[in-house]
Amino acid sequence: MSSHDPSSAPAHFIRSRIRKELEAGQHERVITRFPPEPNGYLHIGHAKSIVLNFAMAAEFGGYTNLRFDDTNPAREEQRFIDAIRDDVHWLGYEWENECYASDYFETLYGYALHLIENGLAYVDSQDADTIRAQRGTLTEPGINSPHRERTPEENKALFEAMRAGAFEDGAHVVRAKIDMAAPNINLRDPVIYRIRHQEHPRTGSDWCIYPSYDFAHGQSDAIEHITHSLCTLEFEDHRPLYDWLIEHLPVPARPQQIEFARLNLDFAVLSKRRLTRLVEEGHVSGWDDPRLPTLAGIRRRGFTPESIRNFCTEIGVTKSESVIPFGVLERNLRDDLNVRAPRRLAVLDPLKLVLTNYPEDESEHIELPNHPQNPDMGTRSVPLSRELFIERDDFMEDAPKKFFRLKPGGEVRLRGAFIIRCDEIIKDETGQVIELRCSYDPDTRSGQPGADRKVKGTIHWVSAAHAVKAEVRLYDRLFSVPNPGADKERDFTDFINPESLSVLDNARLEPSVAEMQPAEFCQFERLGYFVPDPDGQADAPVFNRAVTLRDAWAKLEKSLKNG
RNA sequence: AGGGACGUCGCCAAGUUGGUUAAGGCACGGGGUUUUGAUCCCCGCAUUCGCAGGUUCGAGUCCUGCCGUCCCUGCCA
Repeated sequence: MSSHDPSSAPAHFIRSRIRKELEAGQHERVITRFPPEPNGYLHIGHAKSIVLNFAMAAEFGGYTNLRFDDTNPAREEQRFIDAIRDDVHWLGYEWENECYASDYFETLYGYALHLIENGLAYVDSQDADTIRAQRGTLTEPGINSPHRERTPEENKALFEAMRAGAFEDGAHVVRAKIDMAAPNINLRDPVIYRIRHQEHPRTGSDWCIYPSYDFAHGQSDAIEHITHSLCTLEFEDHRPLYDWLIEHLPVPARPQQIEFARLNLDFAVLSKRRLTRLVEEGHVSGWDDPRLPTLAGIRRRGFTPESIRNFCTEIGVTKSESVIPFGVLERNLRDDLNVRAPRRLAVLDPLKLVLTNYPEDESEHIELPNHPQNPDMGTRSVPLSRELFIERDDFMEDAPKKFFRLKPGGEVRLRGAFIIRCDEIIKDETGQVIELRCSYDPDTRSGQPGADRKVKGTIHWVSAAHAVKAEVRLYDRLFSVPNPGADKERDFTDFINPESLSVLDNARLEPSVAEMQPAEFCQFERLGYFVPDPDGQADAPVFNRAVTLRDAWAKLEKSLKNG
């Protein structure tokens, strides 16, 4: 596992840029921050940012702060703060300081006053529509506000009155005085303070004016002595403003903003707005629905933090926008779990199978390895008796040539046990196969001289009398199209995959699986990787399939069908 | 007067100041091992870097022009 070894970490432009700066003596160490707004849950796209920020700081001798960008109390909630803290911890990171933009409200207020006193900001008393109209368009310059030339004294008095609560929401704003004709619209006298009579999750009713993102973010970076403020591409246009403010304010440090491309995943939505809608409109069961790309969701689904960190490292960091196939995420989970997950036997869709030459009232215990390649993971004991369940899919009455599993008269190996032959098929009145009567070959038991006899297929099984009944939930992509947000005519919820969740309530597990605890994982052999779901009870376990195994047969079957 | 960015294999992505054979991963195809059609192991997979010109002994790397894609007109972040 070399992914955490910096020397083998993939080169990317931020890493090489920092390396150069360090060599040039511009910094001694790198201090970064992860700055979520607590208005929703973190998703896999945030993981990319978290991994980047923590990796750069750790690699270059510094640390990372967790900073909540809580400048808009209309949208932010304590429960989101709590969830975000849990998610970052779960991903495996410890932040140096837990900060809040709201910790700096007093300082930020002072900075705004500083601009006002120096004639670099003014109070505008026009309404939002008027300000918008005066901003101009993409191709035309804006025009100056009639209040642009208010004196510092006037502005100061007004700003103090704003803070004191003398005005209603929207009556005044503070604007930086930059350039209404700037080609970059962010420089056309951006709003830096607005009135919001709104309870704040942390500062309560201490304030009725709140700084805007642009005014709070860079200054918070400076206060925390952040060296590199890493953010996504859409903030590129804000950098001139970021720099302007740092330059004109008596801040204690000069952080630099560097932008990189956000993560896009196909067959998923990764915007907070859309995720919030899925949750609030009930398309999913909650923020931790296992079909969601939220950290809470994929955690419940069974993804490991290691697999997500590896994924984030593997996809790289660039400025070009890209879409990563969902399968890449899944493969990272497989790669992680293949090495670590103990193997178990479980049957999702049971078909009864009777071993006609096995004694009726007997049973035995077979010692099976927990991992085929790693003997250190030990063994466990699995009961075997005359009546078994096998996977319904593992039997086919009219099987194509390439079907290596059970068919009438055919032979197959029962995993870890012996070779059986299918002698008889029993059907119900509707023609549905309800039971297979087979005979086993005692010579082919593991350890016996005939054990190395080759048969094409090996299938999994479970002893009917000993198996534990369970519910198993299988997941598929939440959307049936690669880019659900791309259609301008149709809402993205129109593309929700109706088969994204399937519940199997009659699965049978080998007894040892019943003891699994939350956050444990295993492989159900030949089926995929599974974790217990918190919905399960001691007497009614529920399992989630995190990801299937690679399935060459499914691929073959598909190409057979398509000719 | 719009501004900012990005375009290297099906998907990601390296390509140090131009130096000669365009990393790597994934996907895909072929072969081997295998009591998971899993894993693992081999082998193959861009005469070409959005396009067109130019500079140069030499260009993915420099210059010019063009084309395509994304972002920006919240008192959101």
